[in-house]
Amino acid sequence: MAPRSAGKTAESSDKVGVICRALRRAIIEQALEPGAKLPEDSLGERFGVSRTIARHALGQLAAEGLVELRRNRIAVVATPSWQEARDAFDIRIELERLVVRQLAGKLTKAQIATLNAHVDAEDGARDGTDAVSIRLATEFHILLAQMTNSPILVRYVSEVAYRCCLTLSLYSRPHSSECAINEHRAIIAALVKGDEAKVMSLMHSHLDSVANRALVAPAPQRGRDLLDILAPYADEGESERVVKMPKVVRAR
Amino acid sequence: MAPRSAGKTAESSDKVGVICRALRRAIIEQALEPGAKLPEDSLGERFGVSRTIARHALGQLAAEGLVELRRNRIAVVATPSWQEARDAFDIRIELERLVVRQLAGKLTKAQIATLNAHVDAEDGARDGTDAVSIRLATEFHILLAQMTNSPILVRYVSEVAYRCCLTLSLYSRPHSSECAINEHRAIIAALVKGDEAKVMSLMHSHLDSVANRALVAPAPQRGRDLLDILAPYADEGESERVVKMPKVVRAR
DNA sequence: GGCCGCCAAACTGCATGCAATTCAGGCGCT
DNA sequence: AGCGCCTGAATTGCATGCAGTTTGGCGGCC
Repeated sequence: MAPRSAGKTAESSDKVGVICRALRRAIIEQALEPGAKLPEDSLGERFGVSRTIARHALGQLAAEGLVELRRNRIAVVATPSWQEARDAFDIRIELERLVVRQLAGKLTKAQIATLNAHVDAEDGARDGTDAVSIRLATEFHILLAQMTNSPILVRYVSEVAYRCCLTLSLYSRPHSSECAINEHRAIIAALVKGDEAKVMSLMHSHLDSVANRALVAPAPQRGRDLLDILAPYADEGESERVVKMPKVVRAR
Repeated sequence: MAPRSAGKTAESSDKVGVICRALRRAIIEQALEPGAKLPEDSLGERFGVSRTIARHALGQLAAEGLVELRRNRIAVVATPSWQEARDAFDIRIELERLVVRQLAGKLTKAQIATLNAHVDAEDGARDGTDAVSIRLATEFHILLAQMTNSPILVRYVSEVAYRCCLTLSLYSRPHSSECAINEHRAIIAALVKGDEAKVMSLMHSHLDSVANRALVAPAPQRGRDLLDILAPYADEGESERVVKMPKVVRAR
């Protein structure tokens, strides 16, 4: 299903890759909510492999930030803080501006057709579940990244997009991303036209609006479990932190 | 040694983390050249652990792009193509612009002192080996990223910086990064002054010049092994590629 | 001499087993 | 009832073992 070409760097061993892809998809479709437990045995049993493999897959997912691994503890789906969500979107904006900058005016007819087809699919799934729309919207961005033919860019955009999906399950109201389809169409149009500045600003505002629509509440008590709430108080044990910024209010 | 605080997402299990850190360092100091073989047994024996752990560590490193894992084959240190190197630098520029944008005018005295101390260390190591200078220069950038207090940004900047180090061993002449120290000092000064635009442009030109100094030759035959050279010719078997851009000349 | 095929050694892919740690809930005490 | 301790079940951390694949080199054949 995933159009990744053969010969990837990691998770090539397949069994591991299968589990990773399945879990990634389950996570971004919110079948697995943040905080959901992922015991190695259960995963292994479910996918017909041993714990060793399940463990390896969890390691990969943890490296991508989708899963949290604590020593001797059951792995859980990551629960990014609100600030981390904001940071992820900031990074995503820069990366995707880079994508469209490289792509502006350089799309082939086939690529344009692929993109249009995908947006049509998004349109068609509009009355489906929210989860599917979110997945399709995300895949649109990954599709763009793939067209740059830069494996590194693909990897980073994918990762950060998945992360953003994850935060959507935490901090957004339902149906927050419904009207993004028109923005996707506009981006395609600008890409075809080749207006580099225009398409970069379009992408910027597109992602910015998604972020702002999603990350509305600074979540006063909405922090899922009280561990998060207590975190800023229990600042002991942070022994070797570099210095600790004093309540930095992030620019922009 | 590495001042990463406790409770990281991945590689927390320590034994794995130790191996990862050791290998990362060996790679960026060019003790391990691109293409060097990394058999699981040898690693396990060297670090006093079983193959299982060594394997897991290799998996993490592969996820970071420092190691290449091919099924049933010995893992090797990654050998990025020239284009990938260029892409990595492009991404790095955007990410680090983001770093300094967030940091401009917001550094504490302690942080400024830390940075100055680090640059002094770079200066002091000027007559040491090239490998050490490169490592210190890289660590300066990671230090900056850490001061944003954004774990995601730290992770991405670190990864991409390591990757760039890796390409330096492949495509650069010796002593290519020696005079970067002054640029580091200039960046600190601009950060302290709080001139956001200035520091972003400084960082941009700094990284751009490092990249240009490093990635001089489009490497006609310098591609290490002929697999790379032959890659563009043997375009069979690329069955399910998205579309294949026709010799795209990257913008900027 | 050069080339091909075969075989043993090396290595990876994966499952399983054992020790150590965490987790849950039940029991007793206040 | 509320609180804490204690114990068994659940779960992870890791090593080892076996099977399948690749590698490299040796001998035979042209």
